[in-house]
Amino acid sequence: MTTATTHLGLVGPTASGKSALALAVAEHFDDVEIVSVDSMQVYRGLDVGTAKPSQPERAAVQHHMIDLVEPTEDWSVVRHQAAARAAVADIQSRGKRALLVGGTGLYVQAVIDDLRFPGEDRGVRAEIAARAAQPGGVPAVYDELERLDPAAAAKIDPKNARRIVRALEVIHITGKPFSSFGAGVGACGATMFPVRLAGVWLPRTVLAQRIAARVEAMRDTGLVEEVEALVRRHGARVSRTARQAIGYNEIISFLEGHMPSVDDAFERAVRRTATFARRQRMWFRRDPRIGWFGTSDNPGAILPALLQAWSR
RNA sequence: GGCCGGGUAGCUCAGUCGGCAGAGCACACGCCUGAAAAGCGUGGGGUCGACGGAUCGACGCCGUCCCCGGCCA
Repeated sequence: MTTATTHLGLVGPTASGKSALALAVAEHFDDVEIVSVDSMQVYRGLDVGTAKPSQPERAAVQHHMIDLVEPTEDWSVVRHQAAARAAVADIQSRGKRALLVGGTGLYVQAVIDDLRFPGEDRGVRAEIAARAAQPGGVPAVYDELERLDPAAAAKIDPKNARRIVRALEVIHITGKPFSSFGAGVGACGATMFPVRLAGVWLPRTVLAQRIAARVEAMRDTGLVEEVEALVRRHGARVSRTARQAIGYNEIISFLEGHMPSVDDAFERAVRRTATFARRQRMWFRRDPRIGWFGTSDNPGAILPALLQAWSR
């Protein structure tokens, strides 16, 4: 029996400098490989707007979970969970440590926590969603959920149609209450494997400036051209999940004539990034397992503390 | 100078017949098990351009003035 490897995790809001820090960490230690826990970097061709590590960076440090599928495919938390855990196992089998890096909170927890997703049936879901979409449909399906699974209903907002529909879908396909599939994502208990979690914390004003600067830099680096190429190649077949990507969504809207100008598209992308960062902050903040590393300046300033915390 | 339209939350704008000031976005706080860069909840915010008038009561009606836009001269 070999000693259990303690893996690493670096989380935080978008534009907080996670990727650069992770790269520096991996270059400093010779036993660390990076596992991206990002719902958008899995798509080939979504490079600039997802702030994907460059080819030289990926040559210098082994990266996993990047460029896995075409943008015409739907990705999901379940696919990410399976593939990322396999990557961690692979890294461990070679005697190395995985450094999980990402801002997709649900995905991070799906990888490290014992989250079990009870299956899906798109047909059943579509049928329930259609009922919910009718006038007065949302209260109706919520009533149904209250009857079938009061515990789940108590945790789901009566107006959140998507989560009500999903809970009913699970009940219908498994015959068991949705609430019977685990304590929920706020449990934050023992992880599936030993992992040390660190979070990058920046003052909001600093983060807001970094977000604005980064989106502007993406524009200069050719984000519009990348989206044009994406649309030229795949058009309407860009998947539901891929087309949600911030920046891509707005520029596609512009190219389709639903947005008056590129400036509007970028302005909206900055705003949406900021609200996304706020939700990320909320998500990670509740997790007591994360040790926070803060600075009011360049995130690179926390590198020494990280290296010290993660040396072995 | 004349005519017309407008001035209401940080922004864009609703506001019916005169009866406690509204929405979306933004902001703040928060939720989260197969779309999660998704979805959703709560909250703080107002000299309704200014002054005067009629009215029990005005964002609304009347008068004067200021500002913005358009057309005419």
